[in-house]
Amino acid sequence: MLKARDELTCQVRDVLNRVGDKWTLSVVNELGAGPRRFNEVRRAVPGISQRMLTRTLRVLERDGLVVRSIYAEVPPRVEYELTPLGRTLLERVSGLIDWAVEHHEDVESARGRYDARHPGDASRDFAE
Amino acid sequence: MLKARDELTCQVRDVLNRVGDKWTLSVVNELGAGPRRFNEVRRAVPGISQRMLTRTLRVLERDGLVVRSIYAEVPPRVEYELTPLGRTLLERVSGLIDWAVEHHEDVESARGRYDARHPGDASRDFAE
DNA sequence: CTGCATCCTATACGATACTG
DNA sequence: CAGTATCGTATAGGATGCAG
Repeated sequence: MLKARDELTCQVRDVLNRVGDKWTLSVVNELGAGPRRFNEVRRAVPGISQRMLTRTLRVLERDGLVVRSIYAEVPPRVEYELTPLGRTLLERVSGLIDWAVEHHEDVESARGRYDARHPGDASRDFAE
Repeated sequence: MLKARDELTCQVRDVLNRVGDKWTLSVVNELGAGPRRFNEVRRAVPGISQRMLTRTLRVLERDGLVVRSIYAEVPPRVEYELTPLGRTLLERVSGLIDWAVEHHEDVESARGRYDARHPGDASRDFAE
């Protein structure tokens, strides 16, 4: 029996939460271009802290989306790379990123129109 | 000149954050099946609080992804529906949802393997 | 039925300092 | 270079009560 496609199960939601956090999409997107060292990703994702990059990569590794290769050199070198599973996710993620690039101006103008139509709502959270 | 496709700008990140929050994907997915009243969506998205549904719908409306129609009846009726722009987002969102449905078991087994290989990390956050 | 306001908690995230 | 540990803050989100 197939799972209900129209219903987002806990487990599906769990996966989507992963993707929805602040940095996962950016990191996956960067690794999509090829294997990267820790600090290469760090530089390619402006604003990410060392802590969050470490955590994001650990979670991706744990979920089987990224492989971590340690090279016992001096200085130590660690490379991260998408797994085949990770690459299947990248395809879908790219779809979202493309949408955002194509339509974020539409979204912004819609916001402008909404805010003009609802001037009293400046106190509401999304306005700030 | 085209925007750098490999770089996630602030504005793109902004759009992705929207989609990445706890409920937006579920709500958009539900509205993808057709116009829905407030409490219809509420019932279709288990676990969502009234507050968060209201907020999620307001943000979607503000961003031009959803239209809100009020019918002056007794009792009052309000219907939400995806806009054409919202429907273009739905396509990409569906891609992600499909991925989650297809692969969440892969992810879970990968997690199990990781946790078995890293028994000492039970104290780390993702384990809980 | 639909929605706003208030209070409260959990947690995601950032800054900083320290280690093999 | 590639992390870990600790701390402080901001924010998302839940519970509850009231209103058109």
